[in-house]
Amino acid sequence: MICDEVVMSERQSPGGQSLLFLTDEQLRKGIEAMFFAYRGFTADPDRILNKYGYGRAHHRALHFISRAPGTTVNNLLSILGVTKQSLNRVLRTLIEDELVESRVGTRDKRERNLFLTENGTALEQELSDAQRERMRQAYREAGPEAVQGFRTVLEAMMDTDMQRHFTRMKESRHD
Amino acid sequence: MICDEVVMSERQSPGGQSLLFLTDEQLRKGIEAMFFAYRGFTADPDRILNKYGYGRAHHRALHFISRAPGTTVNNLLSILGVTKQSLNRVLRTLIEDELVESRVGTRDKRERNLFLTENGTALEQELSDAQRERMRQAYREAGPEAVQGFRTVLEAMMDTDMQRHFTRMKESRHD
DNA sequence: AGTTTTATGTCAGTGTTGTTGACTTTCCAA
DNA sequence: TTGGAAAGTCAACAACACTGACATAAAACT
Repeated sequence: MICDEVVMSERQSPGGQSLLFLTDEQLRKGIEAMFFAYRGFTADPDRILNKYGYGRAHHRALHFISRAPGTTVNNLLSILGVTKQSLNRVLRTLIEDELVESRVGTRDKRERNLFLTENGTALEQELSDAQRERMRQAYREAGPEAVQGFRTVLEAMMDTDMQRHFTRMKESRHD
Repeated sequence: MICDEVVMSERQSPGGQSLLFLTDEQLRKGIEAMFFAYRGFTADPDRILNKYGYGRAHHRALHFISRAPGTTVNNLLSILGVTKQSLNRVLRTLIEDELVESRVGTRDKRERNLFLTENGTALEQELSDAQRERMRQAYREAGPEAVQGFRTVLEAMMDTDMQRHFTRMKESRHD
């Protein structure tokens, strides 16, 4: 067992609230784990993207358009948390390369609704397959209780406004 | 409870091995959680670094020098996984600004041993305090079992060679 | 002793991705 | 009809990664 030295004191307070006592060392290990894991997490997609001459920003755009087809530029901006100039550069190449289609909004003609084309869907799949495989492998090694805990801690680590985005997408899922 | 919809089927195989059945949707949620959480994870240090005119690369250097005082440039390179030119640019400014001290190696005079100065230690503390506080808060919200699972999944998500670095540091801790 | 390899540092150029600021077009809504 | 929102563009800039070439000192090898 790899993690067996992470021993945390837990104490039951009178109110029934569970308290955690964490050493600096334990927290620093968590920080490093996050750093190394995120690198592993992006390594496979990065290799694929490089093959096609794209970067991580393209991946993010493809991912969230795939997740919410017809989403607007503004919505994408608030999810990705970048400036419109930064997003636009990425979006423009994706549209030029016919991976993304931008349709003028029906209700509000100022808006653009973004969709993946057939090629876009294919690339998104290739990227997603690689990343999901890494995630699946990690989940398998760690076991179901670990996965539950993993997700719980990650959600608590997000900024509050990002939790909102995360929650909103959860509600609109169809599985 | 935020995570209660993450329902995973678990089945006990004849050999006693536990199997996980994960939908694409569940894996994609994990991917997004990772993306949003990493942003939260780096948000606080980024603000502090910006204040002093440094970037994330400086933070990483300070962190790992702090963790392994006297480490060599080569060792830092293999941990950070960047080119020497990239690291050198960062290291040079840190040395110029007297946050890091570079001493010629005693055993092997080709090597440089890196240490934090008083000022370097102070900045590293400030960054670390912010990041640990975020981590502590997330751990508190999630509870002890979740923390255990979090660390387990993260380790499984790392590349194998990075697990080696991670493990080596674990063995040398003193708590 | 002479050669090779290793560790480090540097210069120059390039690419991705982010930023700010200024400006335009379109179009919804009060 | 006027104000503001959504989208897009141009220009300049910065952080941080990359490649490739080259220099120096010291260790290691033959």
